[in-house]
Amino acid sequence: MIFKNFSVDCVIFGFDGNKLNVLLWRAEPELLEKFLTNKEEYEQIKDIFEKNPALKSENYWGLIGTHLPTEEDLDSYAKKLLQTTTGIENIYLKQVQTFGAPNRVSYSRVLTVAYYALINPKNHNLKLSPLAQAVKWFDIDNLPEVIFDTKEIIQTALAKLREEVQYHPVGFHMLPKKFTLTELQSLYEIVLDKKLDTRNFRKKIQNMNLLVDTNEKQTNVSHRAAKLYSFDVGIYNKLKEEGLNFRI
Amino acid sequence: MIFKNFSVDCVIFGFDGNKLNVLLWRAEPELLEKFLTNKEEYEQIKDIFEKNPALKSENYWGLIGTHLPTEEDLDSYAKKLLQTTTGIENIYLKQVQTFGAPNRVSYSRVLTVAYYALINPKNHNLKLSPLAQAVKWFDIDNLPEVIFDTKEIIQTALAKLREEVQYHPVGFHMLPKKFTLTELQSLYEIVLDKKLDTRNFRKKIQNMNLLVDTNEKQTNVSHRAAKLYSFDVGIYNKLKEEGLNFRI
DNA sequence: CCAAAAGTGTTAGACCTACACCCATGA
DNA sequence: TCATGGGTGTAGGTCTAACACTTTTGG
Repeated sequence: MIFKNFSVDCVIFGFDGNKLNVLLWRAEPELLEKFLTNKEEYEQIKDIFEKNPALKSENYWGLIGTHLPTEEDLDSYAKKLLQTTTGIENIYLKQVQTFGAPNRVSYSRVLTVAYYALINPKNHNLKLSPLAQAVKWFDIDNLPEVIFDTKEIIQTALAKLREEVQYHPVGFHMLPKKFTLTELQSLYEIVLDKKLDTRNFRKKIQNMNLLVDTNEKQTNVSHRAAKLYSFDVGIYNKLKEEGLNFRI
Repeated sequence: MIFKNFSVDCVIFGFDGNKLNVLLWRAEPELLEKFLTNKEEYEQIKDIFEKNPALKSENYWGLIGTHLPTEEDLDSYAKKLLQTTTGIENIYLKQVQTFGAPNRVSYSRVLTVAYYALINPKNHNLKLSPLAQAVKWFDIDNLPEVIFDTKEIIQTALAKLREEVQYHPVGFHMLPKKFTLTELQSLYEIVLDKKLDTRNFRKKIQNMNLLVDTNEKQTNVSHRAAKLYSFDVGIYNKLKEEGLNFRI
């Protein structure tokens, strides 16, 4: 069984080096069959899609999410959904908020628990997403036409991420394992929507002792090659626990 | 109609000058009739109570909350519930998280959206709560036996409050309109669970320009009377918007 | 005049802001 | 050798942490 009145949606953020993107899909009920191994749950989802042409429209994108099966734990289900969709284990996932306005979804009363996830798109292989007709990254400043209150959910998730990034070391989940300080800075600039001073940014980050110099450098760049850094997992966990001050 | 699988619970925090307390009730289905004016909704709630003796037990307290009526907006319903329970308008209310473990509630699968509310108990008249068999303040460090995962919800709400208080001027909602700096400091000490230096605390607070000297003093205290302060609403709103740094 | 809590200032160190030039690389 | 982005230091101001005594009040 699935809950007809209850769904789980994920706002998946990815940083491509220049822009903050969000992963949307056009869900395909036929394909969800692979995911919802319970026949009855699959039939119910399919039924919802069939009665609501908007859900299958070519022109409307939506957040990756489905109705919640009645026996699934909320957090685990969000995680499972993401793993199936992106092929990534150990995704950073955080509950944002539950949206419960009476008419937010056209086909029935649906309450949605939204999560946000942070991923590095280079670790993500869209071919691994067997559940959808289409899955695509969109620049958050240039979203396509989306279904229902998707835009509001994305904005709320973004506001939460913006808040979070100032007090916890979460932004790092959107970077490759080895990254340059310039990449890190532009990630912060984009999430905070604010230009930062390079020298001050570097001092601040380096005082945290979070970065480990890998002794490697970029290759094949037509300018001075930047040093590559990674994280000290111990310090990362400590900062995650204690919080940090990144109000810059 | 009410959602059998979906409820709204409020963790109501109150500060009495010495301890942080939480308001719990023993709900009384007969009395909920006044609140749930829709007959059918009331019958459904009553039915749930009758089939689950634990819900009516003399010995178990729970968070103020009910199943959600299918036509109600989530946030408005939480607000309405609080207003009816405490008699206070304009309560500071914030969504904490949705709890969705499969067996968190014994009588059926129930997902609960938890909110926290901050109130000043002196503005609160328990006699105004017509919905419960009993409503009572409990010290958060000394909770009674509670039903289901109430304790976990309270702890999560408290963690969220502790986080919130460091970056937004929310603590003030738990104080009387006119308060002393010592009251404000002990509120922060209790929420943050940490002793603070009086001189540094006062300097920091006063630099925010948030406090207005009322030119009044305590009366009938057997020691030097403290000055009473109130807030500048304009600055309060600005700080709420911009955030503040209260990591002390 | 005593008990109890209110109220206050200074100093040293840390952190923040603003700001401009040289360096390394590939084309 | 040029274009591009990488990388660095300093000075002035602000904020923070640590610390102890005097004042006011009622009993």
